[in-house]
Amino acid sequence: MNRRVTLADVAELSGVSAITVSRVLNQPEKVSEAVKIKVTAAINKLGYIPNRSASALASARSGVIGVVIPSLSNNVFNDVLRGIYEVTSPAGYQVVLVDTHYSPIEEERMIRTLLGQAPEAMIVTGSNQTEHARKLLAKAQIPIVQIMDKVQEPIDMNVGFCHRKAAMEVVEMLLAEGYNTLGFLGARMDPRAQQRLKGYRLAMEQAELLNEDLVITTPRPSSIAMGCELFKGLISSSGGLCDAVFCVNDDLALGALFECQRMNISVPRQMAICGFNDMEASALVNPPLSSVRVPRYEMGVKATEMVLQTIKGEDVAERVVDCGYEIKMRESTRMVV
Amino acid sequence: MNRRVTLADVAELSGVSAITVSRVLNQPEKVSEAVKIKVTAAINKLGYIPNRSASALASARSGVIGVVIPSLSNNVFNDVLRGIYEVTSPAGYQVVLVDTHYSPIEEERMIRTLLGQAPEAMIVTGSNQTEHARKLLAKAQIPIVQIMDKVQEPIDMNVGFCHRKAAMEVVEMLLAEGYNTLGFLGARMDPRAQQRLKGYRLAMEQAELLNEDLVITTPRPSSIAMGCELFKGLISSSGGLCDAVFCVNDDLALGALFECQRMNISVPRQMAICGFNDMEASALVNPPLSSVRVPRYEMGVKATEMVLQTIKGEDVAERVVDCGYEIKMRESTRMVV
DNA sequence: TTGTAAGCGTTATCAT
DNA sequence: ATGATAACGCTTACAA
Repeated sequence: MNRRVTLADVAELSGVSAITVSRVLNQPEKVSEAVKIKVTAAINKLGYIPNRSASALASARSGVIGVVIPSLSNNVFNDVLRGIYEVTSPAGYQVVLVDTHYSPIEEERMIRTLLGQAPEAMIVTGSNQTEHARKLLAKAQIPIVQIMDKVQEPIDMNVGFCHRKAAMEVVEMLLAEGYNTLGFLGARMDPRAQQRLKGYRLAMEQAELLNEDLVITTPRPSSIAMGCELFKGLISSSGGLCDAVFCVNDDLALGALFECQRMNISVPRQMAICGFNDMEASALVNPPLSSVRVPRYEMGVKATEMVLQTIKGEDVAERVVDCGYEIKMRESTRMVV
Repeated sequence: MNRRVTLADVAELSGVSAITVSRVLNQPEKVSEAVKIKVTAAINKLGYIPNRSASALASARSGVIGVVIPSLSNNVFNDVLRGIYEVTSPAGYQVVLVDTHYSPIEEERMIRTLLGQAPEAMIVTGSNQTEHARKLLAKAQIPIVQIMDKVQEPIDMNVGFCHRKAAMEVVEMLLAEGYNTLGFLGARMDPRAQQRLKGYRLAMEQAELLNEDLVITTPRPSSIAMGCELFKGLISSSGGLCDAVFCVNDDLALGALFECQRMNISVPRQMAICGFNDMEASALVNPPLSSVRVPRYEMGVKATEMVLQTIKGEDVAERVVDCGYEIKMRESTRMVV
């Protein structure tokens, strides 16, 4: 049988000890040039690939970073992931990714199995872990970054921004622009969506314009189609009085826009639309959709840099980073006089 | 220091041997009820989490499935990934995912590091691996599925469809609908895009309508914005004579559509547009975009089922699966008389 | 610069 | 049903 090639095989073929082969791979500066050449030749000849499990076990370093996201289908996390890989990949770390389907219970289970890989660090989304999951994470004694949200009491480190504040600011800008009957569309209603809704409510209340009939939400998954559906709900629930709508994300906003096009509602003349996340399509549809640009990729990069720094024993200057956001007001919310 | 809890700790606390604890976890049917209860209590009390590396080393089963995709930003792979997780997750397997950035050289490097995890199976995209990468994979002696493409000579198993044939069929349908001056927009031009272009060329040649001036491609990444740009290129390159355009994917098609809206080109009256992949937006824009529905999620599920079956030692009935596609003709390509 | 010996935490094998 | 012992493939600690 084609038994797997091990360090011992390479050692034997090159006439050195196993540890020397290991050094050639991991601390080449400690090995003489001559030996290095011999060993490298043997490695190539045999097609030796080091066994990570053995290495992890012996060195107590798994080379794994655990990443916990709520959804693989939500494109928002693509960009975060890209940022994470951008840093882990050159550093030689592997990512083990799990998807919790927005469920804290599943999340706890997945964190548990992830910890079985003895990850050297974890990047987790948000802060609504179960009490037990938080304990597990804390007990793991590894660097942990909570991303996306600005977290009240971080388990360890945090990179994110305040969704409530962002939403509030958007709504205030829309009101300042002259819209009054401003509806809200929300789907999935995960913690970040909840925060955005809270921001909407606060701003509307402050302006004494809050009308719960204009708040249309569903726990069902968010999608463009859902945006169409919720928008129709808003139209009927508001008796057609709405002059603007703030959507919890760009998918819903696109759905609302496409639905307006079908209903012959002119945007922004009859209906202003604002989204959240600033996905690529938003700036390119007609009219361009206002949205909130969120540094997703950068969050991934930053979070990963923070954990790698900690692993290396370096000090992380800012353990809580507010990465901010940028409100992009475009034609879809420009008051027409 | 808070040393990690091991099997031995649990064994000691529950007054049994380590192997018994291991059995409670992995083969509970072989352990008496009384011992099971004692051990479970100890596990919970200590918060014991099994070390996967040790387990992998001792059992020669890593519980890891390696997944190689060309791009994390391409939403097409989200759905495939979702399908993969749908199967691996309940089966207790972890996914280690790598992104090759569409580069066979990077791919070879990533496959090598992935193999270091001693994955029990691999799912890789397409067939343009380097010769060496193919050798590495073959030598690994694990089940391997190549997905997305229909592969000429599979390394092991294959789930995909023929992109050339799909494109050819689409173009034939468009010609049958009455369009003649049919352009092509392509970006990235990875192997699947190349196949689609080939299909376009074949169909156009067959109809004696091929005009290379109408083929606009770029090696740069695909995006909606790129669709806008390429479409403008087509308009100028064709002297405004095009009556239809087949885009290598839906991002480009959306870009073309949005650009038409801005240029006041009526779709489909003055310009028919057809995409590929049938992403969610395509059916919801105005007019709805024709596209080719591809069973991405299903491919992920199927490929994973095939490898898990093989791991279990079961026979896989069909080692090469053509998962097909479905051409969705919508209003964007409906000939108006 | 190189090597020896021990051990990482688990499971396979063989006993009892 | 339970346990003793020896791997698994690598790295750490120490020695030469």
